Order: sequence, then C-alpha cells, then structure tokens
Amino acid sequence: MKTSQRRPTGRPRGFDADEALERALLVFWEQGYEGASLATLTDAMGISTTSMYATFGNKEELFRKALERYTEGPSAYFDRALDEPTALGVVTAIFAGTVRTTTRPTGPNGCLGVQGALVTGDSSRGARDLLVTWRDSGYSRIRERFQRAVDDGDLPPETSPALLARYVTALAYGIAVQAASGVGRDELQDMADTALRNWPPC
Amino acid sequence: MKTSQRRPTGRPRGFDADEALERALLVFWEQGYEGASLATLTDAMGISTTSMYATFGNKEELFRKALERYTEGPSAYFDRALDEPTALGVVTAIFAGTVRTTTRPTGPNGCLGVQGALVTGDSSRGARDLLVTWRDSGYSRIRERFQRAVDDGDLPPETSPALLARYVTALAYGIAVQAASGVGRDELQDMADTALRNWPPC
DNA sequence: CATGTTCCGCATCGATCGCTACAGAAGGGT
DNA sequence: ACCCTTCTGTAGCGATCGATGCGGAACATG
Repeated sequence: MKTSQRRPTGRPRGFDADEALERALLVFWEQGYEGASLATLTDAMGISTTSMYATFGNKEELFRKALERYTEGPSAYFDRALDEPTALGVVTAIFAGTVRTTTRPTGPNGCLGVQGALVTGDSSRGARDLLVTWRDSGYSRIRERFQRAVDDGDLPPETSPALLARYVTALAYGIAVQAASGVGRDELQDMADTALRNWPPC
Repeated sequence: MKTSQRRPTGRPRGFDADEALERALLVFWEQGYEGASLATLTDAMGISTTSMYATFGNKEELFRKALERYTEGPSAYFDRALDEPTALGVVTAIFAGTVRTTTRPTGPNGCLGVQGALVTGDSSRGARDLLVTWRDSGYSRIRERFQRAVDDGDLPPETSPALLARYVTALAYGIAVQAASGVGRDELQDMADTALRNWPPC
C-alpha cells in the first residue's frame, strides 16, 4: 500500500484554511457561538458557505477547531505557565497571560473559553458542553500542578490543591468577564498583583 | 383632573404578568438572551406572542424587565450586603449571596448579569450593553462602599477602593462562571472562605 | 491535450427567527 | 341591555437561521 500519499489530486483550494480559521476564531471570540451567524463567519473568512462546509464540516465543528486554535494560540500561555518552577510562578504567569490575552489592544476582549458559549439554547448545547469540558480541563491541570507543589514542599502540606485551584480559576474568569466588559489591561493587572501579594491565601 | 384613575376599562388580562415575567427570567437565566427564543419564552410564560408583546413590548424590553426582577429578587442580597457595618462583612455577604444565588438547587446555575449576554451578535447589542451597565453599577457601588470604609478607618488608609472592588468583583464573577459550569455550592463557598481568610489583600 | 478529481458560485432548501394584522372574545361602565 | 375598551388565538409577515444540490470552473496527472 503506497497509497494515501500527501498528494491530493484535483483542484487545490483557493484560500488559506489556517487564515480562514483564524478569522472565524476572532468572530466567535467577539460574538460568541450563538451570536456568530454563518453569514458573518463566512464573510469574515472570505469564503462561501460551500467552502466552509467542505473544509470544516459544520458550524459546531468550526467552533471546535477555532477553540483548538485558540488553545494553541492566544491561550498557549497556559501550558507554559504550568511549567513554572514554583506555584507562585505558575499563578503569576497565569494571571499575566490571562490579563494580556483578554485585553489585547487589537482584537476581541475577554476569553473565548468563557464567553464563547457560557449558556445557550438547546440547539447549541454542543458548543456549551465543549467549553464546560475546556474549562474543567484547565481547572484540573491547575489542581494537579498544585498537588505537585504540595508534594514538593513548595506549598504548605495542609493546602488543598482543589480549593486553591478553584480560587485561581475564579480570579482568571473574573478577569476575563471584566475584560469583556471593557475594563483596561493595567487595572486588571494591578488587581492581579494585589491578589498575588497574598499568596498562598491559606 | 380626576382622570387616570387606576381603573383600566376593558377586558382584564387573563394571566399573572408577574408570574409570566418570573418564568421568562428563568429562561433568560438558563439560556441567555440569544439562546432564549420567543417561542421558548412564551411557551414557558404560558401566553401567546401577542400577549407578550402587548404586555412587555418586545424581546429586549422583556429582558430588561426580567433583569430588573432579577436585581430585586435573586440578586437582592447585593443591596443588603452593602449595608453590612464593615468591609469584611460586606464582602462576606457578597460572596455568600453570590454562591447561594448561582447554585440554587432548583433553577438555573450562574448569574444572569454575567451569562445573560456576555457577548452577542450585532442584533443583540442592546442586551449586551444593558448587562455591561448592570455590572458596572455593581462594581461602582462596591468601590464607593470601600471608599467609605477607608474614610471611616475600617480599611487601611493606603487601600485603593477601586482595586479592591475589582478584586471582589472578579471573585464574584469567577464564582458565577464556575457555578454555570456545574461546580457545587459547598466547593465554591469553601473557596470564598479561603479568600476571606486573607482580608484585605493589601 | 485528455482525463479525473476537487473546488466553488449560485440558487435554494425547510425551519426558525422576532414580530404583527386581524377579528372575535371577554370584561367594565352607564 | 348597550357600547367601548382591552385582551387573546390564529395565521402569517419578511428576514434570517444553518445547511445543500448542482453544474461549471480550475488544477494535477498521464
């Protein structure tokens, strides 16, 4: 079997799928899953509905792929933050990344993982559940990182990693919501610094 | 002029407008402004679209009135919290009220003021702006309350009421988002207690 | 150039969106 | 009883929703 070579015969697609997905990401980010209509999406992507369906499947699949792109792009600070050597370093990096990503001078404010589909009607429950899972995953990884910090003696042994992760997650979401409301970057970073001055909040 | 007496002539309406508004509130709370269709709303309200428009105006007005009802009902803890004698008491009451309201055993999870219309498409910008104003108002009242606490010596004179209000607001929103994701009441209250143990986070 | 394959513009699908016109039903005032 | 006002059920408005069928255009391969 020497088939399945990376040589698709036929007419090549006339647009950059990566760039189209980036445009879709920005629309979902700014307007949410339900607020972003197919017409708005394809218009921003610069392609027809036919091309969108052929390339990405359907609206929910497009959202799923946009969320993946968001995770590996604007939200990539999260993975790096978890690699910080201390729990304080992790939290500092998470807050700094959250503030920066949710208040970019150009582009949407807030966090796609929060405002993309926080609640929805029945027909969009797929997108909603997708984001619930996304947020749960972020929480769990913070909690596991804190557990490691406790095991390493970086955090006091009586610390509850779960509770502490809830606290950090809450502040990050709170930053995202306020950013979506138009609160500025400096103000949010100052607030995060205030929280960091009392770490850990035993 | 003894006209304009509270005696509307004609056929009286055949439903309880207050109860209908309560039903609409629950739908908006659970599904958001864009996710709640007129059909879903009127079905839950038990009235026809005609009656809804005659009584409440249109969808955006219905949302506005539902938000008012939410403010005076489920969110009434907020006004009472600001009357607490100390800043710590205020924050304690705000967190307790937020946790309780966003995790009611029966009824929607989360906060209408956050998830009702955090981001929207163009056609729903009115609802979005309404909630931005609603959240801004809440933040401002907390800030003013903290300013008073500083003036009274209840909080250290070097405290920034604005920053502290951002911090409290962020945690409240973070509680709301996690509640919307299904996180339980006890876990969120424990997290709030952890934050309260370090007060103020100078 | 001939052939096979893929892509894409156009038109449109049925369903649902928010919203309203109309006419009859149901009450109050006199 | 009458009339007048208001409410409400039905039916449907134009617009938009997400999603497709189809046929020709465009490109790789031989």
